[in-house]
Amino acid sequence: MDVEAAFKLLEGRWKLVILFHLFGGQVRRFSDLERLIPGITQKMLAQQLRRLEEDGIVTRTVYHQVPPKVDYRLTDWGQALCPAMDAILKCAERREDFPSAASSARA
Amino acid sequence: MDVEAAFKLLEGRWKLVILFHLFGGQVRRFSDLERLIPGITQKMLAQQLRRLEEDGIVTRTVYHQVPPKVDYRLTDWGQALCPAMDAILKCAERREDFPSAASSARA
DNA sequence: CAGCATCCGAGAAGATACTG
DNA sequence: CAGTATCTTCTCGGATGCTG
Repeated sequence: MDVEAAFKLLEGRWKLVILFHLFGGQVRRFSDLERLIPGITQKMLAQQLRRLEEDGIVTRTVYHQVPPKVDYRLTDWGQALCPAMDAILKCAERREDFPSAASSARA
Repeated sequence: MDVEAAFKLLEGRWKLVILFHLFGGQVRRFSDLERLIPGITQKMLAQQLRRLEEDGIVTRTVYHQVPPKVDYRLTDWGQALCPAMDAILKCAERREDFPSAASSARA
């Protein structure tokens, strides 16, 4: 897998945020994620989850009940992304250590 | 800085790829990057570089010469992103360790 | 509850041509 | 060399309504 392909997996406005809420083996229902990610629409949530599923990053489990229940969790491969996410978050926190950078936020 | 804001800095098709070619203190000219990133247009390269500059991630240095020369390098804050990038690449390489994932690549 | 279908607008990205 | 300008195309994301 080349650099571009790797980055492509994480592209889009919501993917990383969704993954963030699935880390550490957390299992989330559709409605959980909807609540945890303010501003996301059902459409985008469903769409991105499908894409993550196709990319082998999350597992989708359907329980045939009434009312329906579906939950999502990371695959083993998805879990492997954790260190990467951690690193991104860590260095985001450190931004304040660089005054020149902190002052130049875009609108 | 919250999670979303952090991820927003890395959004877009080209940003991560550009950063990738500036890691380890590498200094690149516009034409270098153009060559290193097949498929990118001058427009997108210039646009993304400007954005990275505004976000305080890269530094743009103009040499008033003929022919003109401009080079780009990471700021201190930009360097701080390295571990995150590394982690992403590392775990991309490890994808083959997870057969179920490797078999489900999207078109 | 967990979605899919449809329509819409905005912004991203691409092609091409031109300039200091 | 290192861009800008313009135009077109495409994809993303949002709004709304419907279904098993």
